[in-house]
Amino acid sequence: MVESRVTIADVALQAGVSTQTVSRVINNKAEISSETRQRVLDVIQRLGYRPNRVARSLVTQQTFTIGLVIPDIANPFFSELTRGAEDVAWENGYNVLLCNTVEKEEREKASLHLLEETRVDGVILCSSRIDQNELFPLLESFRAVVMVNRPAPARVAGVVRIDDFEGGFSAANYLLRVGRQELAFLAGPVKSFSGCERLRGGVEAMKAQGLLADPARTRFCPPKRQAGYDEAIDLLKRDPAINGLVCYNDLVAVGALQACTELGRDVPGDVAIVGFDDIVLSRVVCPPLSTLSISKVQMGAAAARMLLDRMQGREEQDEIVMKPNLVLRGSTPGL
Amino acid sequence: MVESRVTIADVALQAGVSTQTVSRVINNKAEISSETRQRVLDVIQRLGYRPNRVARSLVTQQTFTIGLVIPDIANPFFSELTRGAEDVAWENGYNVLLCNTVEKEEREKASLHLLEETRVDGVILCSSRIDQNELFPLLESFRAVVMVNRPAPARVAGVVRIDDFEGGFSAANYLLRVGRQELAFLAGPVKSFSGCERLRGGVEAMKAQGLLADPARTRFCPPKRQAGYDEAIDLLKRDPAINGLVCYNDLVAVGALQACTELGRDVPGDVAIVGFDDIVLSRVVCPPLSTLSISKVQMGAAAARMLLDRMQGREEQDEIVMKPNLVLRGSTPGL
DNA sequence: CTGTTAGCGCTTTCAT
DNA sequence: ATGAAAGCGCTAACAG
Repeated sequence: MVESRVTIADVALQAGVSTQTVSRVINNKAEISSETRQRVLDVIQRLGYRPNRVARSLVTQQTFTIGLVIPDIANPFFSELTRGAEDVAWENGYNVLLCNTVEKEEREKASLHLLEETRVDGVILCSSRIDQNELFPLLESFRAVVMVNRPAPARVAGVVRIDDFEGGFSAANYLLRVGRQELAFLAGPVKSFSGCERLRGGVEAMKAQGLLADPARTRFCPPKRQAGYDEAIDLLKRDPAINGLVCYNDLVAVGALQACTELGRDVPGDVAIVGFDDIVLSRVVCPPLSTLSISKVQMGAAAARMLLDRMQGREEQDEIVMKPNLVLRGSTPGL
Repeated sequence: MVESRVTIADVALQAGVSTQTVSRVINNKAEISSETRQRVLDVIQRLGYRPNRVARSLVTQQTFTIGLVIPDIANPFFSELTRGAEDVAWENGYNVLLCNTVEKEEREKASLHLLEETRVDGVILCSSRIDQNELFPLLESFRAVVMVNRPAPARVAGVVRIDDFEGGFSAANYLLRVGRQELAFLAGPVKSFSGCERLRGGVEAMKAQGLLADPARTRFCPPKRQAGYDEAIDLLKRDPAINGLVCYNDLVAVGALQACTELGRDVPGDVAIVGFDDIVLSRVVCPPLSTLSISKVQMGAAAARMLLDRMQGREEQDEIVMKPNLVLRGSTPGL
């Protein structure tokens, strides 16, 4: 059914030249007489020839493909980041092989192995959950790696990250400044670097006011709306004194918001809520969510650019830290 | 820096067997003595050998990669669909090469050409904007194609689509039944098949009530929140009699919602709004959006499964039509 | 059960 | 400016 494809040899034969000459034409090498080039181009056109990148990759040892490993493409944070990365890759002639790990460590490892077998030219790894003693050796086999939201030594990978600590700090600090002392933390996954940093920032903000974070008011949870909802319900029922909620991300915060509504707690009157990420959602919930904003698209683009640099041996920068920006909306009281 | 990778020949040498034997081991062929297999496995382990899929693909003519062409990965509709497709692909040993067309026809064509050169085993093409006289020939070069939300003859591609006509019909019909006769349409991109179908359904619902759709109350627009906002502002200012808005999708509807709020028009009191897609957003805006719901993840999964079937020459089904489900929430009055 | 010989479609030398 | 020969790393086909 699929008649075998036209190859460079077919083109060469029809054009009465060697395959080498055809190769030179499709690669825009200079040393070709313009008549020969035209003749070859005509045949290519007529035959509908498309060079086989698989064959080309085998000899050049370049696939012009980068691997993008993310926990969940359905999460707006990562889909926007993907948008930025794909855009930059495309502009530079690279493709993106998507690996969605579904937040599973095993699948993350399997993805990395698979990308190695695919001989991608580089990898962008987002929010990895693998322990670094296992992770770093896995990364050695790639020509270049950039990690998003997780630290790494420059030899192992470039890093693009949010200043999570500062984000967590300013979230908690703001709530404290508007008089909310009974803070609780919906802190995201325990294994998440950014989760721990945000929490640490929050705890530090309390310490700065002479307050101690209560472990019973710290809940780790999956970075999802449902989880935020569940934890918030439980937390607020057990401990009605809580009047401020610092959430790992907007998804969790939106869940918490729904929990408050359901429990009849006014937001921000009874409970103030701060999210993280500034996804589209947070602008349109009721009340709109105060949150720490960063441009996901820009982050993805920055990661891709850094990766391209590293792939070419240029290491302009080993780390890019993006400062989150506290956006005040309806879920927190004004100053 | 990158010491050249270990190849099948290295393994063969170290294990004292032929490359063929190694090949048999890594491909789990039966005819191997278990001691030889173990010896080879040990060497593979020790050397950290990973088979080169590029080389393998060149000979087997299979890349175990499928191309996914979508207008915008940052759009939750497509990112959820991608999630479903990637999941099914992964389960079956396939990878997804992502091509984000940024809603540009030129980039869509370029993506298709690129996927052809990459020799992907199949392509899922979503919401293509290319004219079919141009598109269908482009698709011929693929072993298998599935189109999402756009019709195609079974020879050219399998189809997974929403019943857009019915969706548009029931949206308009519901509004008419609750007494909203002054309907306007924010109809999405002119070139979008689904946009036209939804509009056609809406117009038909009016016709069924003896009403005629007013062209001045039909606006085509990009499928984005901002566009919905802009068009709704303009539309409602010019024509304050409008009391029902049938929107191409939820993004547009959310924009329209914001426009109403800004113009001081009560939703659903003055203007009722229906969206399409049931993205997460629609559940959390104020008031929550009535919309036509379909499972995007399931759609993606269905598309991937259909593609795998077609790649293997099985054509169980040429078309899957998913019925949208009208979900009534706060943006429309009750019956 | 295992090895040998070709060859996938292209680019990289090295000639001419 | 063009061609011939070799080889990228693997598997298919056939021997043995």
